[in-house]
Amino acid sequence: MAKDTKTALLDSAERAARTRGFDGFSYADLAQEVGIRKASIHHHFPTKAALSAAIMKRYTQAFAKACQSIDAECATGGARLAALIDRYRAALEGGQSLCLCVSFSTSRNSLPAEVISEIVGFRQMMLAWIAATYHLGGSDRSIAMVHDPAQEAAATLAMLEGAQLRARAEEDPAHFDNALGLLRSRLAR
Amino acid sequence: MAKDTKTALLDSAERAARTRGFDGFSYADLAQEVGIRKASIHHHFPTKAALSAAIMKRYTQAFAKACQSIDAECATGGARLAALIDRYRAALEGGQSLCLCVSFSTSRNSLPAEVISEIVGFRQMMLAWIAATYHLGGSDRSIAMVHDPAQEAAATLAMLEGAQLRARAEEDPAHFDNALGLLRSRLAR
DNA sequence: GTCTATAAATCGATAGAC
DNA sequence: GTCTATCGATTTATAGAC
Repeated sequence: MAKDTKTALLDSAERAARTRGFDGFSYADLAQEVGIRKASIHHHFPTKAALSAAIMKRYTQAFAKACQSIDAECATGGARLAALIDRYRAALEGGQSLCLCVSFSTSRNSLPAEVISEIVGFRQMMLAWIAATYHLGGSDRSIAMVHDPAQEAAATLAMLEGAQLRARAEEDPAHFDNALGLLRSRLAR
Repeated sequence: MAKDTKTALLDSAERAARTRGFDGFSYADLAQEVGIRKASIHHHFPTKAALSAAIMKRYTQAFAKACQSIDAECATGGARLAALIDRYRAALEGGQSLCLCVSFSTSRNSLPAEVISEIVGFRQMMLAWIAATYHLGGSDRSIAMVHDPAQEAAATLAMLEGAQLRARAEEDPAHFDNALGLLRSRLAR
């Protein structure tokens, strides 16, 4: 079945935002990719603010679901954290893309308030999940040297996001692996 | 003595780029802040590409100098790394600003080639300095548990840059301190 | 070195026909 | 739901007077 226009617009907008940033994509870009006129986009999303809020909201939900899938498929904390790292690496799309939350964070002044609170919520969700994963990994001994799960979570999320920045800037995911090597070596397999 | 116009433009452009991103500032913004007409900016910097390359080049030189100052003032690896962390925190300007390298990295497709290679050079310089600092800190026992300085450097730079992202997005430097807490606790004082 | 004036393109958004 | 047509603002950049 063919994608409906609204979903096609969300997909195109997410890809554009993650590749070029909030101030780097326009309705004209989406119109060309989806194959409709740019005026028609306003029927589905009245403003760019509304569209941006919609893709950030959808992105958070998809990521929460992905974390649930990891929990279902991986038993140990170490395996779960390794799976999360892999997902952040996959989000790079070969060095052409970023996590939407990372991409939006450098454009704070351009963002509507809705998007900012979505970004805050996204990170809160991620930090809670990572902290729980460290707690498990400390208990089941699948992550080495866990002292404070909350502190580890804050450090890990920063590292994941920061590692994406260099990999994106140099269009080379190897830089992501480079930054995450030390953490990965703490995980049992 | 009053700042010359060219320097005033560089200062204004750097501040704008670090606050709003490459695609988020315009010649009109700089003109208003510096107090000249926007056409006059082209006399000093013919294109936005040239202006951006100039601020990135100056930023790299200033940061290299700052690292030299740290080396001169701090004897141990731990003290040097702590000073670098403090500098990344100060660059936040209370949550209103980012490292220029961080800000530019999400706008790769809009950047002229000159700026991209400057960004690559900036990170290479930082990684070399951080790795050397870890090496020293391992030797003088002022940084705990140092195994591979190069890997530590890659992880640390990612963490510094990533920690800025959240602090900027939420306009609160406390989030930066949160992410860096674990690393800071490894440093002797 | 700074100005006025202007160009050509693009931005997000709206009105109204179909 | 998509279209054509258009609006007003803004973008980077240039020409030429002073």
